[in-house]
Amino acid sequence: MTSVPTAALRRVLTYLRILEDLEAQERELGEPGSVSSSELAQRAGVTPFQVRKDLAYFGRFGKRGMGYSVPLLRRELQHALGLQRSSNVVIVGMGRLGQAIANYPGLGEEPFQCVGLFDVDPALLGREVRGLTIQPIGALPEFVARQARAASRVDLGILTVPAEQAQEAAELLVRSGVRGILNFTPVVIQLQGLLGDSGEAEEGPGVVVENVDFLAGMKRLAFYLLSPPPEGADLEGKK
Amino acid sequence: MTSVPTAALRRVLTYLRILEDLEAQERELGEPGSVSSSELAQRAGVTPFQVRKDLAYFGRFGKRGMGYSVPLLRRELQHALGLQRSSNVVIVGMGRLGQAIANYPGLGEEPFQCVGLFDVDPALLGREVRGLTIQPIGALPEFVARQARAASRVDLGILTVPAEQAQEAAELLVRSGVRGILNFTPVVIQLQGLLGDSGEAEEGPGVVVENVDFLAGMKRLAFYLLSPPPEGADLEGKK
DNA sequence: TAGTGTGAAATTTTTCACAGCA
DNA sequence: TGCTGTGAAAAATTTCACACTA
Repeated sequence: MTSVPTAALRRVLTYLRILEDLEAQERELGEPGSVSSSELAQRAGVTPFQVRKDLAYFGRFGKRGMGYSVPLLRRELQHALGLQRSSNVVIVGMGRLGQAIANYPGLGEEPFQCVGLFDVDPALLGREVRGLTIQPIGALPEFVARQARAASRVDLGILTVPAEQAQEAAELLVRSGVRGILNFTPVVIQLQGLLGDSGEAEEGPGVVVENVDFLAGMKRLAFYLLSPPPEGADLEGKK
Repeated sequence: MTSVPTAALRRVLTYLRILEDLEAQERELGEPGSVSSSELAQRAGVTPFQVRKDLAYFGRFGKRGMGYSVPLLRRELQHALGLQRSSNVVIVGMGRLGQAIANYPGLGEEPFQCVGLFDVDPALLGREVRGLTIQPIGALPEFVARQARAASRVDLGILTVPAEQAQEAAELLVRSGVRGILNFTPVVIQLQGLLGDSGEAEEGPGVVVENVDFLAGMKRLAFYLLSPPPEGADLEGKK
């Protein structure tokens, strides 16, 4: 076991999502509440083997012959994934996409807390979105430092600036002390120079970048229209 | 060679994006214009081996000793990926996210053309976004049929409805004749029952689903904060 | 007895070395 | 001489069979 494969992590997040649904349903019906790997697999669109193997990366949760207790597995996975406590998030780039994300239900909820909004555009500064005032991007380092002193570390940054500003804004996030970046731009963020590291996933001083490129998703669809996919790939999504 | 690995496809889209940048730069400077696999690799954050192997899935584009001609490789890749002609797209779900996407530059541009907007919310119907009127979701099948008669097939659907409506809306898209769905909801779309198929990537009658779940991306980041990633994974991003 | 946990096989993907062409 | 294209080795991931236990 090297470490958790990326694809496995993706799938486990899907299982978690399904478990949350299941738990909500059960709560309404007051049922016992357990799932088998087969049921999870069916709902997630993968094989039962895969479900069991994926879960095994994180621990041993089932009762042989019985399946998994829904609330227990949900809680255990949440914990194993570091989602039991909320991460603080800032958004850099408050154009239409940034605003849509700031308003997304789920960025106010459980595992994430949006604490700051930033942009360069003077027209946007001072505007309020979801109770937060958009600040000039130059104020980011100090903002993060201040949060840290208040024992409320800014963990993650969402990058929704135009492509031309992506690299610079990402560097600012990293220099400010943010540890993970959700990159909505199609730009490959180069951080290895910043404090010595390499690869794409981890860069800078342990800074991680995840890319969310919806146009790329569209292009993959266009390609699959031409030549159908390998079947059952966890495209993402998945991948 | 089975078929193009999902991960390779993702990376090639990155190369394509880099080539477009390079070409734009060259056009300004009037330079010759060629790249080596090493330069592409450096910019994409992968190894030169990987670049060459990935490109080999799609053809043979380089000149030994010289590297790749930027405009040629760009054009060839575009063609190989089915991006030389535009795909027609509809958006189902015109809340904040749907609106942000409808307005995204790049959905009006080159390889995609947004042709229809749909929602259930009466408050949104009739509203204009980017020159298109939001229509009731019930009008979708007829709309797609009409487009087909006008030799302007609707190829792709973007799903930006609330989670509870995702499955139903996806089925409507498929029944209407759309061949690919970009699913922004965290729901696993189940289409194998619809016309007989299985797996997650391809479902229904050759219908492909790509998931874009940004909250899942955030959760992966949260996990990587706990335990650093396998190094150099093409998170997205990748699969 | 039903269904998990897991070692081992099969498969896929990545890495690499190097032959071969401009 | 420099850099591509690719077969073969290495690594990673998925599939599977089955021992085991609630």
